[in-house]
Amino acid sequence: MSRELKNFGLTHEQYNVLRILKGKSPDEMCVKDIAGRMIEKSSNVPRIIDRLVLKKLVKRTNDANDKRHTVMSLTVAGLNILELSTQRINQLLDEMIQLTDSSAAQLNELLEQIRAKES
Amino acid sequence: MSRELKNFGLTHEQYNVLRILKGKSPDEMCVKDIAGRMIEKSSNVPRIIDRLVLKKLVKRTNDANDKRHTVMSLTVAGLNILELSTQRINQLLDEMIQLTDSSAAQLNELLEQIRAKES
DNA sequence: AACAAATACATGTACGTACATGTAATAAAA
DNA sequence: TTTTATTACATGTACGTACATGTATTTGTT
Repeated sequence: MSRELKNFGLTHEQYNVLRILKGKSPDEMCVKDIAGRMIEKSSNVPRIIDRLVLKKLVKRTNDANDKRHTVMSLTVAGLNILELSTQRINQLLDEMIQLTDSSAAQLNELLEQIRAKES
Repeated sequence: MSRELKNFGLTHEQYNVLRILKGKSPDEMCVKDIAGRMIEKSSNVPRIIDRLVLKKLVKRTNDANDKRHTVMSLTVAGLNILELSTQRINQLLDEMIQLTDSSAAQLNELLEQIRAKES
């Protein structure tokens, strides 16, 4: 996946943030909202956004209501690149993961057994 | 695991390198030997070793036979810290992963199905 | 209202991965 | 034997995680 995303100039986490933003669009999201929806919780969200803003895939403005907030939304360019890359990623996933439904369920369950032990 | 290793001043990868060195001790190993035995192949081995040498857990000398080589071995301090941390790690793993043998085999098989699809 | 606590970021460090490139030493080829 | 290729490593960049700390800006308390 990382290899494919690189063709779009994205990292895994940047892609993740774009997806999250699209999920809420056209609403704007603040850093905390985004962080809360990330798979791997990260303290790095502001810097990931920095990079997306630099690439003009995300727009960032100040929130008048709460000046601690900074609010983000996808640009048209961001939406476009997200759709192209998502298409490619889904295609890849289809090719790679060909488990039967019951195998997938079983895998999930076993991983869950381990995960449950995490402190 | 990372959390526990931190108590010993080690990262996951540093711990990994110490284990690899112990596996060959008292023989010395060059960077390539170590890299070849790492779980996650990494181009970063020289720098991981740098940090271990700084902490005096690993000794590094030049190889007279092949001057391109640099050869590493555990110091006594390195061996000590490795044994202490390994003891703790094994204890943790025992607590965390309590799958039956057949469940473990099944998990392995399912992950293998996915892994086999990687290009 | 004044002050303390919490919130939302921003930013810094240490260290890791992935990748590209540089360099000395050795091995292979002409 | 001289050139070329390969090897083994060192080093640089971009970016990620984990963690610690700083700083406005709220919010809650007295």
